[in-house]
Amino acid sequence: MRLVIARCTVDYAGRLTAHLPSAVRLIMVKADGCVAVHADGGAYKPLNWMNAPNTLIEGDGVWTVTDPKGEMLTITLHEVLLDVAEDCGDDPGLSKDGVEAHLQELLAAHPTALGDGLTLVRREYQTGIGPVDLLCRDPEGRAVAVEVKRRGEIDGVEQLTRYLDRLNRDPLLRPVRGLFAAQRIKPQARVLAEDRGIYCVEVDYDDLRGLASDELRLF
Amino acid sequence: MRLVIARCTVDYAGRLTAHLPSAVRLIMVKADGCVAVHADGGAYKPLNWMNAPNTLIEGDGVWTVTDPKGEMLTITLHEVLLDVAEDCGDDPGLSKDGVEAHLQELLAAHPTALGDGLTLVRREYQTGIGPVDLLCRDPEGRAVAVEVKRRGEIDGVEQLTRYLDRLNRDPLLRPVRGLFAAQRIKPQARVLAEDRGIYCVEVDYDDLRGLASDELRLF
DNA sequence: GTGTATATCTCGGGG
DNA sequence: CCCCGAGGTATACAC
Repeated sequence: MRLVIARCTVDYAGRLTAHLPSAVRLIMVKADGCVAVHADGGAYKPLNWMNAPNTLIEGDGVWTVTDPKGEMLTITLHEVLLDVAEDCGDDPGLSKDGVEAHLQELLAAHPTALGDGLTLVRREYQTGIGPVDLLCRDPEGRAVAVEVKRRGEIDGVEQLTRYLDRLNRDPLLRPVRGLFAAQRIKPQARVLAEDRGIYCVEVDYDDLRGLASDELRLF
Repeated sequence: MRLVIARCTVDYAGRLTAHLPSAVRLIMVKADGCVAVHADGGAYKPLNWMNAPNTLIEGDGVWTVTDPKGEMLTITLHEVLLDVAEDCGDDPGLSKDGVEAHLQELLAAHPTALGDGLTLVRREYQTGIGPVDLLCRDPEGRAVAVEVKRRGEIDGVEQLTRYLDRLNRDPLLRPVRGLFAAQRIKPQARVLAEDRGIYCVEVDYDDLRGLASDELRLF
């Protein structure tokens, strides 16, 4: 990784055009060649950047970064205050816990947390316009399509609605009911869902993990 | 801005939990206090971070960053390879051209680029569930709700559909037609839109700018 | 503050 | 390759 702090102006032309007037900023060049220009504040997002793969040409006070899509980043260096490089080696990568995939996994193992007598038919059931998170059956044998979210918002209701429209065209499956499950469901999402006959369930992630570990303890 | 390159392990506990095994990484601390941990590759997004405002406590080889929401980032430093700081001063900020707002502005000035005889009634017309980008009238005096996107995808069609549902409940306005305008419309978004009776138009940003500058030249 | 829409979204997975 | 969905999304803006 190479770190340059310099007074610079920056221009980007690609998906849009953008210009940065002269100021002191950090220019980060990573081992894979990606370049990011950071201000000293704001957020983790750089002001300008160019992802790998790209080509960096270091001219006389001007760096030109181009990529195969025809995008170009031009950095004009007026005064270099720091220029260091360190070899970091490979990164073993980030492990996460608590994301939607885990919630889905836990609910697949414990579908009754979503409703009495529900049984799992399939995870990631393909509809042709995207996968339904869980397809279940209720005690009467009717299909129930479940959309799982960490946070239940309008987008998720729209998504489930699209799937339901699609699934209800399948004579072998229909009628399919919808179930919207999330750790927290926003009031407006709930209103929209229930207006469309979609049932809403808030699930507790820690409770689910408790169920899972209780089960392990039995063995 | 302070830049530390160190062999470190990182743990985050907050909206989810995440763990980074020991490796050499960049730790960036900006003037506003925000902290970002970068691997030497991948992308501009850090592996872990903590936005401002937060509190950074530098202990003996362990940095603890906490924020008012109760999130915590713990960085354990095993070996420090670099530790430098530079004062960057304020950044004048980024100016952009070509984002959705600009496209909307150009189309508001030239509604006929969307369809013959269209006239603008209002930009950002409020519906109660969010603003329609443009509300126009066709030559027959009927209302046309326009959703403008740089890239036309399914989400945009859903958005416009919600607005149309809403607008068509207004007896003074209905019937309201829908028009989906974007620089490029993805095939599936087009299918969904036309299935719902929404007309699709691809617009050329450079052509629109040409129209705008032609107009200027007349004065 | 919540709610809604945008983003050079980024990033990863599946067909 | 595109399509689709998730994100500690972040960020701006209206109500």
